[in-house]
Amino acid sequence: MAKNPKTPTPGKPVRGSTTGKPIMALLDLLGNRWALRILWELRDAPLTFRALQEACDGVSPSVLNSRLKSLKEARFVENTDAGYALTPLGMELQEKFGSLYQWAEKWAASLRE
Amino acid sequence: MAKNPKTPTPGKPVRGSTTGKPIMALLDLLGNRWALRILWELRDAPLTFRALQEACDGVSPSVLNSRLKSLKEARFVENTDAGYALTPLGMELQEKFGSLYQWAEKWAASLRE
DNA sequence: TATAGTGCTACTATTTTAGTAGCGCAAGGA
DNA sequence: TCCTTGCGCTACTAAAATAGTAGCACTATA
Repeated sequence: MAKNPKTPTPGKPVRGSTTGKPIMALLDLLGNRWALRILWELRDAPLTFRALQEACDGVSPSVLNSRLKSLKEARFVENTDAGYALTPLGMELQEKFGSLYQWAEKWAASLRE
Repeated sequence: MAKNPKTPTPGKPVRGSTTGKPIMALLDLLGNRWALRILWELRDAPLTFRALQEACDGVSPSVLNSRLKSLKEARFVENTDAGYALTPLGMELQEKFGSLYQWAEKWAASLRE
């Protein structure tokens, strides 16, 4: 796989942290726009590049491709026959956010109070 | 509080989604650089603006302030006498990521395989 | 041979973030 | 009273990320 020098990687300094601590690499990676959303959209089933682009409301292909590169290098996503899919590792991460949907509804409700 | 028109808010269209679904607003909000990191750095104790800036490895004050505005509007963060602190809502969200530190270590280990 | 769908790359325009300087305020000494 | 210190921030320019659009190369199917 072509290496993307911008992919936050544990063990290497990332934007905003020279320690190389995995958590910093992870937060940096997930803090890129669309990264969380992509994991979210892949939660149920694999999607092709274009289907994923559509699911992400027309995100530009250059950004999508760049993000997918990073997520692939991080081993959260892989390209299968059925399209882009979460790896077991990616599923674990996604599960950390699994209850987020319902929680977001609760959050929205509490903002309306 | 001064309204920041850019703060992703449930019920309103956000970047990349016109549905107003809370999960989309949440992902949009957390997808801004430093948002996740700020919640992370506040996990244990309140921090002053400058302490928080330092904890985030010198993030520029304009960005920090902008992000804090959004997090305050989202009611994840509030400004107390002791400095910026997570609200109960913010703590709940932070807890969703609570096991992330250890998980990130595991992730890093699996990348080294 | 055309048609449609795929995964992208290339390019410019716009927005976001980084980086630095410094203001106005409050508290605490000398 | 006049310094100094630390606070929350604003203002500004430079750099980087993202948006938006066009279209290429490839494959499969008709």
